[in-house]
Amino acid sequence: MRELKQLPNSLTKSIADNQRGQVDRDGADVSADINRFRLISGYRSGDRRIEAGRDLFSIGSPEDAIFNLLDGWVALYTLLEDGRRQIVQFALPGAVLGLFPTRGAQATFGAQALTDTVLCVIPHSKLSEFTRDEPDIAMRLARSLARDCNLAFDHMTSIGRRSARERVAHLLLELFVRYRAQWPGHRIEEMCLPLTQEQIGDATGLTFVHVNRVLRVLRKERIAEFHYRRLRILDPDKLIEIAGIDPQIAMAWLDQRPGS
Amino acid sequence: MRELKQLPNSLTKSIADNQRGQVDRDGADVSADINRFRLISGYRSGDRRIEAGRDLFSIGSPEDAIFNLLDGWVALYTLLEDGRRQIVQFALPGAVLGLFPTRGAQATFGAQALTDTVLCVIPHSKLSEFTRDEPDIAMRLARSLARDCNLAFDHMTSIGRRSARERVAHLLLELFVRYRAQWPGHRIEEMCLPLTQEQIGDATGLTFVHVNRVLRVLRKERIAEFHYRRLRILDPDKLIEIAGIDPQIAMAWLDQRPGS
DNA sequence: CGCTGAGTTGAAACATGTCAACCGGTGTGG
DNA sequence: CCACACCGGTTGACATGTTTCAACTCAGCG
Repeated sequence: MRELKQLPNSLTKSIADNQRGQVDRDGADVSADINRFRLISGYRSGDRRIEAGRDLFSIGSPEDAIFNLLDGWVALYTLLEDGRRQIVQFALPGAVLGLFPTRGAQATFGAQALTDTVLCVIPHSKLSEFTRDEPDIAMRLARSLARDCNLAFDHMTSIGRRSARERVAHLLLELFVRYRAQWPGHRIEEMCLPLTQEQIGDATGLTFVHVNRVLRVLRKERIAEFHYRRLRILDPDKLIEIAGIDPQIAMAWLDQRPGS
Repeated sequence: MRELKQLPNSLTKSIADNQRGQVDRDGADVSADINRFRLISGYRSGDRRIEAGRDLFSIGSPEDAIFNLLDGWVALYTLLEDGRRQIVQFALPGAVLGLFPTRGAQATFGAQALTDTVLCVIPHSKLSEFTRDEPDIAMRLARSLARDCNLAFDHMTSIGRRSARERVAHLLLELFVRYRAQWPGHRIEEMCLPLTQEQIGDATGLTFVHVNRVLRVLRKERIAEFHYRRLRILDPDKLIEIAGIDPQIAMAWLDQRPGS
């Protein structure tokens, strides 16, 4: 299993630019208002930046704060003793991370920044205070967790019951739809997907060798291209068909922000 | 794919008896105080009973109430168009079901009673009222969802990265530990596990034929026996080793009740 | 007494993993 | 400035775990 290292600087920089939408290929200005992903607007102890490749928290870290992801991509992952790795979820801006089942428990999964990221940090000591003042917040938290759960269930179904080809198509489509939902009204069929083939493998339960083969076929069939962190959907209908997506479920992905 | 039908009456009855702990093989009286699994004690619109094999809610049902499972086993499952099925979670007493990512959304997964069950039903119309009166409840809800998420991540890791043998061992151990945690101080290595081999397959992402082979080997190796809904752990250490469980994670299973 | 659901078993097919080699780009150190 | 190491990707040959298909048992039930 290859080690996970940092991306070359030039790449992460261009990813971050693309991520923030400052420049895009059709020239439209889609600058992000970062605050639209902020769950708790008033209360915060300050934003934190994490550079690509670092962990927001690792397996075994104590629960000390919850994070509201404002910008960037994050992968949640688990590890087995012998190094096998499973990416269990991709978090996009708006996500809430770091709430565990019991107060002060240790994390059973890690969270790694795939790009440079910006977080809003809410220390645990303040959380109960907020929820008391504004009871709505805890409910939004719960809804956010429910969304994560739904995504996880969907993912699990993919890994457990779909073929390699279906899994890869499903993941590409999921990430494409979720990403595009962040830029409403902005219709592009191309995006920056800050993943390696190995990470796609870790998310789909496949080896990177096999992911490569599947991607090659999809490319040859002119359905989708993924190359060096750029994803281009050539035939959306075909991809949806392969992924076996119920439009119902696709709709659930569209609403990334909790509480709405 | 075989259809899922009801269990024979005699079996479900004995399961329910065992579940309620009215009689156990060592003669100890372990009658359940059903109320210890009640999340919201005061407010309720009444308990509901669901018989084994029926759905608490199905895929596509609207969110109208949340359920607090008080007694019995429930399987959460998803379906693909062609009938492939994935069990994404097993819910035990104390679980909270039916909160979806957006108000009034439709369920993307179903919930099927594996035994006769008892639920406390809290209609959605009352939920906001409760959380306003007692802000703590929403937070306990969130913690409960966080636990479900953790379980789902763990499950996903199993399906994505473990071999068939490891997956089956892991599932048996998970259910054993979670079940036993409900009867503190009660040390038995035998339990009623109200599943068919096909359901184990649906939970682990395997075919029931292969599950059968794996179980047969585990039986021959005198590690664990599963036969007609009785599970007996013969060599716990060996099973833990095969399952590749981090004791850390096992501890997280132990606390089934939210908010503690 | 036949039917049905669950479990069991074997043989063959096939999807995916493993191992190994090689390519091109990027950063790095001499 | 070049040589080198390293990472991510690509490809082929082969190994193997799991599925598929099919037949058969057993128990409970009408």
